[in-house]
Amino acid sequence: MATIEDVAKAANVSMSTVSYVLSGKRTISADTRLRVEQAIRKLGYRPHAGARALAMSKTHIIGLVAPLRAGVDVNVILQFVAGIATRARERDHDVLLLTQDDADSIARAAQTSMVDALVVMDVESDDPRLETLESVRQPVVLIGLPHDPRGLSCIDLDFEKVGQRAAEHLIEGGHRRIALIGAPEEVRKRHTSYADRMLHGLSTACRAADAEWTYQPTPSSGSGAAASVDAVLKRMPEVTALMVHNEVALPHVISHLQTLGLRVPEDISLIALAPGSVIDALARPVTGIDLPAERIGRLAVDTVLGDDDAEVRLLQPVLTDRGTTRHLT
Amino acid sequence: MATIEDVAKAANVSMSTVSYVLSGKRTISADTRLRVEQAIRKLGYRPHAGARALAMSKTHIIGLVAPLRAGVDVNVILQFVAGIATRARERDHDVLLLTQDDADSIARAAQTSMVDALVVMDVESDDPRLETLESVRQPVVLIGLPHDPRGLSCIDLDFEKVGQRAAEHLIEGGHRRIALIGAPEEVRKRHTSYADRMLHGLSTACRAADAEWTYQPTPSSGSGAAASVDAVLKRMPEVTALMVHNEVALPHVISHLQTLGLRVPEDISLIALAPGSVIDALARPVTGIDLPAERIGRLAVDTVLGDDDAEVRLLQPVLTDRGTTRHLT
DNA sequence: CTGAAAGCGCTTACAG
DNA sequence: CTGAAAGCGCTTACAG
Repeated sequence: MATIEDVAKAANVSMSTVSYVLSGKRTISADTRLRVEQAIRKLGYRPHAGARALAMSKTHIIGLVAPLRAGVDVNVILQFVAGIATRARERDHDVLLLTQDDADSIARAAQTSMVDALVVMDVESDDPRLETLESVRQPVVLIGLPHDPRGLSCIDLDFEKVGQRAAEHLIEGGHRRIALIGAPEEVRKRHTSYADRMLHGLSTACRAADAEWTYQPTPSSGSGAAASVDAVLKRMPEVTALMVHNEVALPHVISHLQTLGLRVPEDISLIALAPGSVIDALARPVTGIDLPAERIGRLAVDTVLGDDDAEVRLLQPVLTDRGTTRHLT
Repeated sequence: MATIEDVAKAANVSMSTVSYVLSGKRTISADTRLRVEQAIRKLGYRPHAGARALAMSKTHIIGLVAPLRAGVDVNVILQFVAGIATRARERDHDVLLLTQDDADSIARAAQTSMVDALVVMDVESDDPRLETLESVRQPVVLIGLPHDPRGLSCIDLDFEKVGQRAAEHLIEGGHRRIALIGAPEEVRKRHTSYADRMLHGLSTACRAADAEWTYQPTPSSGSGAAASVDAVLKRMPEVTALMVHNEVALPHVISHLQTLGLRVPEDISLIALAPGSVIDALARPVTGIDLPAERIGRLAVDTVLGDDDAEVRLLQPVLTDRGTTRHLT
């Protein structure tokens, strides 16, 4: 590999001049610039990332903490990742993937100065990684909202409002018995922040309107989805509306309702929370709230790279009516 | 951040001694070692990754080239990634995620010495990235098998044998009309290597036995899966066996067959290629060939980090009979 | 407009 | 068993 010294020699200038041609941090005569640029091209020179990081104390690498846990929705995860990776490159950064589920691996990446910033996914209400994250020199952004963010930046969909908005929409339509078909049980068990918040929003709105609600964790499989629907119907026979917050289960819920002879929305209303792409891919789109995962990923990068110093930023849910909720007379 | 110099001062030794205590590359008196270790702990010292990379010409980072393309199976992708990331950490390496779909971004990561090695996913039969990969100083392993690997290491399931094995299993059972429910159309269109190879194996085996076969690309959605089954039944009404190579479509294919009143295996035989976890999650497991994505990911890391210098390594398919293929009398 | 040199934080031959 | 110093490949004050 050619070094900056090789280029300097080939162009008959000093190393500093080559460096400044590259960085544009001082004015260079047209003639010199040309010679340097030619030498760079001829030698196929690229600055050594490690050397540059050492000299500048900047790695141009963002650490992405993405534990691959049971029950997570891979589709949604990958949308977050896509948003983060794309935006990072647009801003001349790379992404270091940290999949280990412990605070130590975060500490390691941060303390060895491998990364300039950290984006953390799959945040729990009382996340054990927070202490480490707080102690780290680099800026951090959480995708999610713990009970106590401890001054860390957070960005997420406002899941509390999602639950609330969905419930209100149904309640306004006269519904009094609502079931939430949620994420797989593991997700709730570890108090993944969005599951907690969503349920809280929904239950609060229901209580305020004196409506009944029930919560049904649901495995991400066809049979699990069907079983969940059955369980709900058994527990709450008079249920008139289903809110589905489980992207994988969603199509299976729909087909199982069909199998049971329950028409949507005549017999039962349906409202979903899922990425727009998932809703669009359904044979028949459903009324729902978009989960803008890719956009959140992009915003996370912007936040952590500093031009957004928003402490806690919660995107407001937008409900799109596609006719799968019925107005009960 | 404390530096090695800080540690040296605190322990009253030279920098080199600290370095050697850390690396274990020379013998240190028990006394000295103790003082150094205490100083390290007290200062919370961690060697600066960039400085180390510069001095050793080793970053301990593996570049993972994983373009997030349309039609890819996110579940399978994430299993590869999990295998790669886990194995990398076991071997004291980190993973840099390169999602951009062009040769330039590979060249950049390699030429700036950001990575020690490259693992490349989603390889096409005639992959345009091969030229760049060939020119790179770092070792490379492809997950997939292009027509001409140009001396690069390759590791993958032997998809040709998968197609062949599945076809033979069915042909031995007396089947003469076989349909392959494949990946989404985009995957085949860009000649993703596994799709090409699978189809080739299947068609060759069918031709050899004078059996009919048809290929049906299939979108990864419920309605797409159903439409594909319908299309196959229309084109080949006498079809007696379906081979499904589309993890997302698989459950929908099964439920659509049920809707159509076709019993498995009495009316139609079913064989799948999917990760074991996906097959296990089905309400009723199907006869199939396991796609050991996580294992391949791990092997890719071992290969590229050097103890496996296997040029081309194709894992042999194992067919597990779970009773969803019928022996036609 | 350009160059010589210090410094970023490590590792590792070279000496003793 | 240990230390002083060169070197890895950059950037950026300092000088001119």
